[in-house]
Formats: sequence, C-alpha cells, structure tokens
Amino acid sequence: MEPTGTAPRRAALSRETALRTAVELADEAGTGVPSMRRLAERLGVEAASLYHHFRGKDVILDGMLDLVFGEIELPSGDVGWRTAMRRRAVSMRAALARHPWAISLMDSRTNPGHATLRHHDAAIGCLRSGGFSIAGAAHAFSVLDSYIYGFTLQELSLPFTSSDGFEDVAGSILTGLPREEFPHLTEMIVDRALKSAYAYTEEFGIGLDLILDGLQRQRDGWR
Amino acid sequence: MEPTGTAPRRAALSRETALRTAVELADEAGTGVPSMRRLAERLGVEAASLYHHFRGKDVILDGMLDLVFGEIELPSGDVGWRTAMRRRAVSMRAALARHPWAISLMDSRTNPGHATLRHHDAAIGCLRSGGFSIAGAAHAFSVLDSYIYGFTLQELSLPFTSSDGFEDVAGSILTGLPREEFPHLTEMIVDRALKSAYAYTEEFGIGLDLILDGLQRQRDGWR
DNA sequence: CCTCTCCACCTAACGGTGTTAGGTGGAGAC
DNA sequence: GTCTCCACCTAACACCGTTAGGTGGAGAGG
Repeated sequence: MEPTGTAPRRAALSRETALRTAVELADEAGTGVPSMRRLAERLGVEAASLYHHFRGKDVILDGMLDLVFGEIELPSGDVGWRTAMRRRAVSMRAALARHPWAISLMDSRTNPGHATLRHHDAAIGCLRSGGFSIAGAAHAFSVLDSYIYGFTLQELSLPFTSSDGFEDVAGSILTGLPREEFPHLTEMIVDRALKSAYAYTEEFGIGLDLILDGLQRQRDGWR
Repeated sequence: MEPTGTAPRRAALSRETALRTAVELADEAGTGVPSMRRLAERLGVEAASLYHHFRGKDVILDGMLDLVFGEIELPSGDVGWRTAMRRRAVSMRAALARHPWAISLMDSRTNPGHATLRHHDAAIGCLRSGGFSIAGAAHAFSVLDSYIYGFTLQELSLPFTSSDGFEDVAGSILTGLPREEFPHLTEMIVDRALKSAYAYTEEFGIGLDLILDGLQRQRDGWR
C-alpha cells in the first residue's frame, strides 16, 4: 500500500531506456527526432532532468543512431562474402527505412557508437576473409555503403510511402510540368507509372547486384 | 545629395538576390543554413519582411537547393554517354562538396525546382540517346545518383576536411579503440593512414568506374 | 529513532528559432 | 495635393536547447 496516495516511486531512468524511448518517439509518424521537452514528458520527467544523464542532445542523437545500427544483421561467415554482403545491405536498407529520421542524422553525427563499430568491423572482416585485399575491402565497403545510404536517402525523400498511390502522385507531378521542356523526364514518369511495376525494393536489388558483380570481377585485381 | 542624411533608398529585395545571399551565408564556414533573422540582417531587413517574398522557410530551402543543382554541369551530347555521365557525376560531387549543407537538406525537400528538373531531364536524355531503354535509363540513373549522394554524405560526415590531417585523426580514433575487439577495423585504419594515399577523390572515381563498367555491360540487357 | 548526506529531480530563466498580426511611411498614380 | 498601395516595420507567440540553483526523499550512520 502506498502511504499517502503518492504515485509509486518511478525507478530512476537509465540512459538505456531513455534512448529506446527516444527512438520509439521518433518513429511515431511524421514527428521526427523529439525535442528534449517531448522526450522528457514521455519519460514522466522535466526536460532539464535529462541533462543529468546526457551531456547534451548530441549525445542522445549519437545513441539513437547506434541503436539503429544495432538492428542491422551482421554478415555471417557461413555463406560466401557476396551473399553475406547482400544480406547486410538489404537489412541495412530495411533498418534505415524503419527509422526514416536516422539517415538525416548521419551527416551530423561523427562519434560512432559500439554497435556501429562492431558492424563496420564485421563487414570489413567478411570482405577480408572473402579474399579482398585491404585496399580492395576499403573500395568495396565504400561503394556499397555509399549506394545504400544514397538509395535510402532518395527513397525517403519521395512524396509517397508505399507502392500504392504512385500513379496518383505521378499524375499530380505531371500536372503543371512543362512536358515539351522536359521530354525525357515526362517519358520516364509516364512509363514507370503505367507499368506500376516500379517497386523500390526491386530497384534497390538491381543496383546492388550490379555493384556486387563489379566487385566480384575486380576482387583479385585490387592489390 | 541625400536630403537629410538618410541612407540611399535600397532597391526592393528580390527572391533571386535573397536566395543567392542565403547560399552565400550558408557557405560561410561552419554556420550551415542561416536563420531567418540572420538572412534578414545580411539583407539589411527585418526577419518578418522575408515573409512578403517567401511563404515560409521551406520555400527558401527549396530555392537554395535548386541554386546548387544549377551549378552542376549538364551532360553534353558531344561525347559518349559514359564520358558525359562521368563528368556529370564529378561535377555533382564537387557542387555538393562546395555547399556541404545541401546534402542535409535533400531528405527534407520534396519540391524540385526548375534547375533540378532540367538537370534530371538532361541526364535521362543523355542515357536514352546513349542506347538505354526507358527501364535501363531508370536503373542507371538510380544507381548513379544513389552512389553520388551516398558517397558525398559519408565524405562530409568525416571529422576532417582535406587530405592533410588524416594521419592525426586516424591516430586519435585508434586511441581508445579496443583493437582486439575490432581487429579488421583497426587493420584498415592503420593501413589507409600509413599509406597516406587515401585521397577521397580517387576513391570516388574507383566506385564510379565500377558502376559505369556495370552499366556498360548491362545496357543492352535491360528491355 | 533521529540526523546527515547525497543526488535525481524540479522551477525558472536565458537567448535563440520560425511565424503571425497589425501598424507605418514613403513612392507613384490620379 | 491627395489617395492608394505595399514593402517594410514593431511586437508578440510558442517552441527550442541549455544552465543555475533549489528541493525533497531515500539510504547511511549513529
């Protein structure tokens, strides 16, 4: 029994739960990264209290990003490097799509967390034991991650979320677009929209496989 | 002569000059995209006055991004598609590196401006007349731009700006990094740092050529 | 049981942000 | 000379990240 109707004493909040709540809050539709006051409110606390656990908001953002990296499937050694790297890429795109705010954080965060480091180490290790030289692994890592980040960045800045509704959006884009001035753009929008087969997942795979093909071919050429 | 020491009447500010000033202000070291008050101050005006020319800050950001796209070299028809697309890619990376704030805007802007549309149209047109089918051009455009955006994104989130200083940074990263936990990461940092040949421009070209090779090979396979 | 210590939390405030409502003054039109 | 118009202004709103300093209750020591 509580003596005087006071609420049961909340357990002191930990960095761990605060970060998980921050990610959860950021995922809720449209809002993006929460403000300190919003995060505090959800935690049942005032904004200033957060500064007893984090030196500043930057530290929270670093932690949130590291949680996202922790969700990415590490490349396993059981399969070949190509299969492992392909799975990693697909898992990474999925994680970044699940947390659309993460990609916009990437260009401001510069202190990788533990999960991020482990992820990078595993990927490089996978390439090395797949026969890549150090330089080759660096090249492979650079192309692959650039592609994954860039693809996700473009994908998330599209005005629609799923494959349905693409035709409508394509139509509204075409309305007001001077067709004679941008003939190729018009042609492509019309073609892609009509076929309705423009699934972004498929598109991601096409570019990914093209790059993996190139890596396979170059592998032994990189000393 | 001015009658009563009043400053000569400033010409009414135009969208054009306001946007150019905004870009100029954003480029000045470190500051990033200027606030409405800062932009207004530079224009010799109060913040609220900007709302007589722009519906909101979003419109300004759209305009700034379009100015950056306007700086990108359009692919010319005189050379082959491969050369033209390579030049475009290099020019695009240069523009994004010149305006580091632009890449962070890309994921929030969804209304492409006139220069952006012209750029996209020219790129697709170049691929089409280079023998790519509509689907093929879509695939090629997707891989290339994803790579360019992603590479620039990674490049700009590095803690150093030019090639000098890389060794120092690598050293300070290694300090405090548990080497036995991340052996491959350590190995790569050491190797790249010691060789000191890790120019990012070169790295960009390696991935770019790998992708262009793949496109050349696939070109006629995409129907 | 009383008291002391400590620290997780609070209140209050700072200067900054984008944005809006409504007022003002000077140039150009008649 | 007067009127109109509109580019600019002042003032204020709610929100942001952050800091200084106070408060209250749990746990330790006696």
